[in-house]
Amino acid sequence: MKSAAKAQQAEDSAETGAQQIRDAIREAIVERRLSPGTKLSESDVGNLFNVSRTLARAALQALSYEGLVSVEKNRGAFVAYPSPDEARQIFSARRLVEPGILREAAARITPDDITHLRQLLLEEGRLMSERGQTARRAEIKASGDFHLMLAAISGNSIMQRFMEELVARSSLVIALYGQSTASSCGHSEHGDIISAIEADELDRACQLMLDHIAHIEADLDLRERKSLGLKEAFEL
Amino acid sequence: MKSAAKAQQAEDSAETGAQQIRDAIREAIVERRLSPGTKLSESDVGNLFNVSRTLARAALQALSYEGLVSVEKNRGAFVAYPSPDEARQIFSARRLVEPGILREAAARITPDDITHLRQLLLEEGRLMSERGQTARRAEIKASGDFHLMLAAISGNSIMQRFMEELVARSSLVIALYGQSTASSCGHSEHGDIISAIEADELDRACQLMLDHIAHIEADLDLRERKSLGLKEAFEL
DNA sequence: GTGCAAAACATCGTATACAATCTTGCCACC
DNA sequence: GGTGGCAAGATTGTATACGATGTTTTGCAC
Repeated sequence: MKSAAKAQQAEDSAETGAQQIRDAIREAIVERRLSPGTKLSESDVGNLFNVSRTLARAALQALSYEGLVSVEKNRGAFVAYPSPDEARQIFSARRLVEPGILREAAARITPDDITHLRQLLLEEGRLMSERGQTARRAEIKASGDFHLMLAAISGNSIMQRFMEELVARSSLVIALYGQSTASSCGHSEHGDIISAIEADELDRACQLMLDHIAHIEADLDLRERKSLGLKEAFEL
Repeated sequence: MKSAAKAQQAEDSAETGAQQIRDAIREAIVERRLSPGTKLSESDVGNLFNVSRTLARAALQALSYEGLVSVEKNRGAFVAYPSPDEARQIFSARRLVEPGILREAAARITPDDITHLRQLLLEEGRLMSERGQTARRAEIKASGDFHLMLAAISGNSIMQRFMEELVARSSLVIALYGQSTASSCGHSEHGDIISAIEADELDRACQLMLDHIAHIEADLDLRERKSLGLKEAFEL
């Protein structure tokens, strides 16, 4: 991992407690160990990680800023439960930025990067064939990592962070509205995109990316769940 | 303000203290009352707003997440001092997303929205001709508001929030590296973009937007300031 | 006079404590 | 029996307190 990717991301290794908790919860959400709508009370989170409410609260507020949890005043924090409209906005945003990211990434990509991308795909394919919850979770993560790696290669850490947010929130949306069992994105499409980049067919790569995002979105059933009483589903 | 714009932004009016402080500081940064590098100690901020360090800290951490302040472990928070590289990334991100936002906005724009945009422009022009610090500050804000309003019209609250971040950070970059006295963006270019939208010449509008961003960037002198001793400039 | 070391200071990191607000369950009253 | 209100519990909002870490200053030795 010393290629054009990850040019940024220097920041001191010593994360300040709250950040560790934030990352842990985020990972749990992205890997769907935490379902949308589950309550994340400050005390519970604090007890779980053996820290005070202060840190738990800080972590939850950070996640709130990323759109992964929603904190309701005087009521508590919950794993975000994106509305169909929100879901559409998330994918609309991805359609908006990912082609651009792809173009920038293609301009700076190194053979090393391509190797790593293909490695990621291999891993992803391996996980897809495996059975079991843990493999499924790892697959979800790997599938998102493809998009994140492109963002990393683009060399723009701002867009990278934005993509991290979008991918994480996409995971929530798919957990909520996804229909097919093939939870994540179509694996082969990732490979096609890489090939198009390698072949320097940039326009085609962008189109493939748009199609790819459209395919993910097409698998969603974005009908409004009863807007009231949505959280009861978890408390029953 | 009841047009296609601001479809979102419902959230309870009762902001939770920390958010008020965050907004106040952000406004101060965007309007350049706070210079890059200025120290924002938790105690000082707390005293200033007559709240405890707890809230001050929360506000600073939120701003840190937006990239407007950088908190250094055990050292304190400072108004962000974007490096030339960061500055380039910010504008690169804007070139990446603003044409897309413009396209979406054009697709949903109402006559009402156009009226408001032109109103904004009028206000901006008026402020440009005025003298004085407060007018200058208002002008800076108005200039950014044009871009933000387009994002609002696009109806995508995620992109809107992202643009808010980018515009705010742009203000910091311009404060640091801007050369011409005409601090903000070229006023007339905003009008040209609106006209192009009205005329349904979408491609031209996008090109104008790209040119516009390029013009802002061209006014910057992105040479590395001595990385050490940057904060002394404010403490002397 | 210069350089290093140690202590004093300032600031952040985290925990705990109390107040405000919302929810829930119970009881009286209609 | 149902409904309204009131009180008890739970949870968040904010403040204060203490410990940890980094910075600066001071004092001593060379």
